[in-house]
Amino acid sequence: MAKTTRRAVATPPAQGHKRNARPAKSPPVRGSRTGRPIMALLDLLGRRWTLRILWELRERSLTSRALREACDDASPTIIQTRVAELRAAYLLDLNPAGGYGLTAAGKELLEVLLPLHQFAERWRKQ
Amino acid sequence: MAKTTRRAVATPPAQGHKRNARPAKSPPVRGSRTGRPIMALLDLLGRRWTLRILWELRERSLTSRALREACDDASPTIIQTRVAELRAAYLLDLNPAGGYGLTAAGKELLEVLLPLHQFAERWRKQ
DNA sequence: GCAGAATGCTACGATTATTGTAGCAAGGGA
DNA sequence: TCCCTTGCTACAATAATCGTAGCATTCTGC
Repeated sequence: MAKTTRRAVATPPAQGHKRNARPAKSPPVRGSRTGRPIMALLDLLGRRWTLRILWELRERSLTSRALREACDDASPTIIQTRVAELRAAYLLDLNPAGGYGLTAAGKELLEVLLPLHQFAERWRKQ
Repeated sequence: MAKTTRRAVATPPAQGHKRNARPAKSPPVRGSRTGRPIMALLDLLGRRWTLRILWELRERSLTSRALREACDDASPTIIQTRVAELRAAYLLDLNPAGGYGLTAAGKELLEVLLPLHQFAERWRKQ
């Protein structure tokens, strides 16, 4: 891919710990050269753990550590990276009470993704 | 991830070129430790270009090269890898006339994914 | 037949992304 | 204050992905 310059998720300036600091800026999403939102979305969702993260938050908020464990103990590095991207995309956010949860948009997206579950069950039988 | 051993898509023994040779074996999909199909599916779809490939084939078959171009000229290596995985998952196949197309299951999956398009349009407006 | 183009697919070195382990600083409770 | 949790980061190691080039086979037109 010489396509779009890759990753850089702009780990915010390491400003210690302060809840709801700011959504962490991030690049305009790969694969969005055409400007077609669907491509940007497919690219965003096509990054490792992204779909899984959304899925795990489908019916509850989770702290960063709980989220990590829910995702088969994925590396905190990548979970944080993905979370930053998803926050930048306004699909997920750190809620005031603590823990990550889906935003309204995130819930909308999940609504679309939910049928995947049934499909997966059918699909299992080859 | 010490999770599941990763990739190995078993580039078949380089048996020259013979159409519809065999679906190319592939590992049981990462993230499937729990055996829950949804996890396997999310993992499969969460690999780079997978969603895009399915999307590009949504309404037409494409030759390997055309598919590659449709995917922002992604590397043939990765396209072939993804195609092999998707064939192993019976979501896509090389049709006798040449070119790749979705299988029945693949079309079912796409049916589920189509609403993503509308969501993406709404989502664009932050 | 046979050159030429197209197809599915691979090799391989170079880059990036992802992993795993460890740990920091700030906030909360007792 | 001590302790525990939270969000988040550093960093070296490993694995995935990229880009370029090219092979063998099939198809086409001649």
